[in-house]
Amino acid sequence: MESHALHVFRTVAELSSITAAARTLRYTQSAVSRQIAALEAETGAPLFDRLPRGVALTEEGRCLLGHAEAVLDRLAAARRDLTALRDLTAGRLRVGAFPTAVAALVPRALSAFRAAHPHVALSLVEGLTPGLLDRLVAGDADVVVVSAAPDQPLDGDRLDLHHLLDEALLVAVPRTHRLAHRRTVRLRELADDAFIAGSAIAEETLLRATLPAGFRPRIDIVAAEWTGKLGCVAAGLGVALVPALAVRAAPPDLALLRLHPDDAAVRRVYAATPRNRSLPPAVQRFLTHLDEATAGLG
Amino acid sequence: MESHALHVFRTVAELSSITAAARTLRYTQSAVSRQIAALEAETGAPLFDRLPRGVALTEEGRCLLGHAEAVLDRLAAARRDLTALRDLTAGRLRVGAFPTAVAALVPRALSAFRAAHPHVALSLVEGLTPGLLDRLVAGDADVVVVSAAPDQPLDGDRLDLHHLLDEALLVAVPRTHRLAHRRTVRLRELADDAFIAGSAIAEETLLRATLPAGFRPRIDIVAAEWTGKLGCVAAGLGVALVPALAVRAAPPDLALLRLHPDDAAVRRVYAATPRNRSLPPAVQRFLTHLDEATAGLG
DNA sequence: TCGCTGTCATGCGTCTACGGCATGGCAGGC
DNA sequence: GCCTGCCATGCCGTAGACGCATGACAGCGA
Repeated sequence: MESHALHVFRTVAELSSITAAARTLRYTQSAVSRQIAALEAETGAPLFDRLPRGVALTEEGRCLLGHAEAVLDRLAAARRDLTALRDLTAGRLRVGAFPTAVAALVPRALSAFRAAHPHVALSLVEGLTPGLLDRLVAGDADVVVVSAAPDQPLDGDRLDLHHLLDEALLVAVPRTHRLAHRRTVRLRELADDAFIAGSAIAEETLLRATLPAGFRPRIDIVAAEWTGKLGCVAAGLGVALVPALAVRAAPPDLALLRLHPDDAAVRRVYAATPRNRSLPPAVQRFLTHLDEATAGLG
Repeated sequence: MESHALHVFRTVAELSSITAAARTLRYTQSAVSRQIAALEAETGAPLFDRLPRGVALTEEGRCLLGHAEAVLDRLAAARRDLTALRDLTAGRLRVGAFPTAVAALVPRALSAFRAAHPHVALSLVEGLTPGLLDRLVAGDADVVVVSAAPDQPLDGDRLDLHHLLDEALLVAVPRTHRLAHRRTVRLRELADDAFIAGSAIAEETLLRATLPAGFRPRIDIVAAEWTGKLGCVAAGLGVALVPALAVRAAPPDLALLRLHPDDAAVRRVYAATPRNRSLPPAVQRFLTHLDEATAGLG
């Protein structure tokens, strides 16, 4: 019961004629005649009565016709859905990203993606790199934007890493700070300063991942949000490490200092997809939007 | 998108392995591999990710799998329905019959048919021969039991006639009638008797169809039901023509007389089906039950 | 680190089977 | 009675599908 045979069968049934169906299908009459004969042999029942002018469905033929229509309709639906998936007029895209990336980079890419492909259902989950990677390999996300220190490479065995950018860490100090006029500073110059952390766990990750080993900052204050963190800095309560992605423009009452190249506090930012998996069209397209959003940040 | 390819695709998806699918499908690994490759070329999308151990569905593969399952299930349903139709475990049978046949012949056949094939939906319509034939050619009945006089053959161009029996007409007379002791009578001997008709239209048909031209019976009384008709005869109100099929046994207070062979009042009874149409299995089977019921009447 | 194993892909030969061409049979209509 | 239109079928060529064999690749264990 091949679908091709069912298509021929339906055409013959609609036109009540083997010859007419053959013309429509661009076949010869003999080919269609044999297709029908083969189908009748396969089903073991006569499907058409042969009339002097054309053919007419039998009881069994009517029975089969309903199923044939359903099958062919479903096949058409399958083709339609697959092309929709390829043309991004349907489907979904599940993105994961670490908090700093959600500040600007990922929303921009998502916005551009949605504008180009409004029918793709978008979802975004914010999380930390390890959890995001778990989601990815578990199949709960299609692509995740993660970060890692250069000397702590991500598990490349299970991932395909698409490098987006290297994110520098800045030091936020009050305008009144003794180093506020500097372009770059060394970490050791901040050894006596109090550090304001974001959240305990996130900052843990941030500090561990980016700062050279051996540097143990003094942490007095924990501020959950960037705004509060920068507010504390502006109030002169301490200094803070700020990922470059998190602050698009320096507030007027504090200064953002680069770290000296030797301290090289840098996070590498990647878009990660499952290793050796074919990328759905939505993911491929989103990666290009991520690249464009990255370029737009410079 | 042939259904065979979809079957292979589903098996591979279920087993997450081309090799395993090939084993279960009794193919070689290469054949299944190429089937999948051809399907991917046809859909224009990768359906599986090739893993070191087996394969895994892609986004597009999952999309197709749902449709493939639906298509294959529907094909199985089609096969099931067709075999049910052949095995008479489903379907319907629409019978038409003229009134006398509904008295005994057709109900017996229907009863036997239902006992043998309880899942076939039965319907029975009682009517006169012309109307029944209209139903048949219009496709509103599958088989009709009709009657005709020997010299008025039915329209054989549009019908296939399956001869069941020749039904003799009997003359019912009271026990006290002057001819009650006879085995056979001539019609002219009844020229002076009053005839009791069944219903005006049906009796018209009955008389016209069966009695020799030129014989014009005197009709005084019309009795709609056979019981009333025979009651009138028993009461001495007249005589009546009675189809042999209508009276299985003679009531004690009246006599049933055969007509002389020369008067040959006979109706030929047929099961009629559309000409040159293949008979659905239910109809074929019902014809044999009609034959058996006919034999059981003798 | 080096085979070993299990997986999928692919080149090659064969064979089936499907479609086209031609013809035949059959019924209806002028 | 011939002609026409329809479906069935024998014959034949070719394309496609299958099996066999081999290659490529990754993971695992000695």
